[in-house]
Amino acid sequence: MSGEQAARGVGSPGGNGDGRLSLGVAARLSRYLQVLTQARKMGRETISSQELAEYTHVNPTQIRRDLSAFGKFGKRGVGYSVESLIVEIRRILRTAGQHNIALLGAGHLGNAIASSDIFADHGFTVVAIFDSDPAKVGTDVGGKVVRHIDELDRVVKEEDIVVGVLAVPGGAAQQLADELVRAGVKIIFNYSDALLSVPPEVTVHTSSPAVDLLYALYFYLA
Amino acid sequence: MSGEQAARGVGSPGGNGDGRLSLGVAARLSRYLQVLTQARKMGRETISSQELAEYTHVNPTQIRRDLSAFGKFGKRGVGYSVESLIVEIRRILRTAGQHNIALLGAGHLGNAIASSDIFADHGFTVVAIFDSDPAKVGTDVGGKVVRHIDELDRVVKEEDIVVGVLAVPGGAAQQLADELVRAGVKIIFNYSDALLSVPPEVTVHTSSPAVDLLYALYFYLA
DNA sequence: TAGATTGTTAATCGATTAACAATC
DNA sequence: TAGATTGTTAATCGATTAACAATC
Repeated sequence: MSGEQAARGVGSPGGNGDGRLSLGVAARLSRYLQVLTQARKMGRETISSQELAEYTHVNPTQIRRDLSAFGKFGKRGVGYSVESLIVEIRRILRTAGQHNIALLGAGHLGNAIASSDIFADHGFTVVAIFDSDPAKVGTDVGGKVVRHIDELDRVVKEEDIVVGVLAVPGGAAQQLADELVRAGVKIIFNYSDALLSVPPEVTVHTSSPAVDLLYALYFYLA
Repeated sequence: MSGEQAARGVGSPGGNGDGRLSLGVAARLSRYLQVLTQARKMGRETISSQELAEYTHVNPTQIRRDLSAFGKFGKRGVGYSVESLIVEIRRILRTAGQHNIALLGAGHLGNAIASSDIFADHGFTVVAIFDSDPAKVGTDVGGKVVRHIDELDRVVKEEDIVVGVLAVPGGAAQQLADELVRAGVKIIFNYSDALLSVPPEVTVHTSSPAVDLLYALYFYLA
């Protein structure tokens, strides 16, 4: 759970990829992809709908149903090939390519993001890191040199960046969001606690671990 | 979107709090709470279902519907009081109290989590930070002294910790998850890229910013 | 073969939405 | 009052699930 999308679409009954996926289907396919990517890292070659269900908390019948709408990817009695299912889902989500992202903020969170491969595993490359603190500009973070915010507009255009990640304090977030929008970024990932105002064509996704935790806690306490 | 829960429940038709909330309702209420908390930080006193809808991407009619199932919290022509709606939703979610969490990993991510108030804003207190690196044990992270992993079991019991946050590399995650389970933690927040195996009574929530990003990207590309 | 797991159907249930009267 | 926004209804649509034949 987290802040999501406004788009809409039913998709043809067979869901063969020429129509838009429904919000629910796209969300679930993304979840399957997450688990499959982890499973691949751990050397797994096949996985059953039952196992996928345990890790995603989605009903196994629904998983088979979701997948079979796009083709017969599984082997009866065996399960799904992890590797080929990753390829299929990426194709269905049309996110098989590489996408460039800009990271704003070179503090602890920025460092953590730049150093991990959570984004790289899914085809996202952090091509630039920005900070407004002169002491940080020029330093190395996760193998990249930190640039000054003033370069944002130029770099976004040069590197064809469509996603901006805000790993900054709440007070600086709106102004930086404005600059990302001006530079042409269409998706903003907000790790700050600010409520961001953006034009309708831009999507903001606000990360909210504490809210996810509240949600999990509800079911533990109830 | 992210890995979620397995619990189930319909709740009485009026949803008056004596039954369990459905998964969807609990997830949406948590989202409203996130935005309300941000709005309060920015000094907002009231908010309309229309505004809540813009920030949460949930239909405004559904928001009014969700809330009116529990009482008449709004003022026609005005909207909802931010402050009192926060109180009401916390009551409905039964998460009004304080909850103690243990943070495992004192690297960049651990530092970022310990230093931010994303958890504190929602009633979660990081009461202990652990690391296995002797060089980190004893240092100060976000105002807390880092302890050695060996103390985990004792501290979890002493401090009544129900949530463990794994901010460690994938290779160390499963072993630490096992130790959290042994110590009695019921909810594990996993920031690593490992697939964790836990007993059925324990809930694992795996954070997946890249997957959320794929999901947002789908609607941008489609 | 025997066991396991997919692909698919059919039935049910909850989510979603538009519309509008009530009322602040 | 006039404008705005809630609370609520009714209709539709998609999600969910159990069950099982097909088949690896």
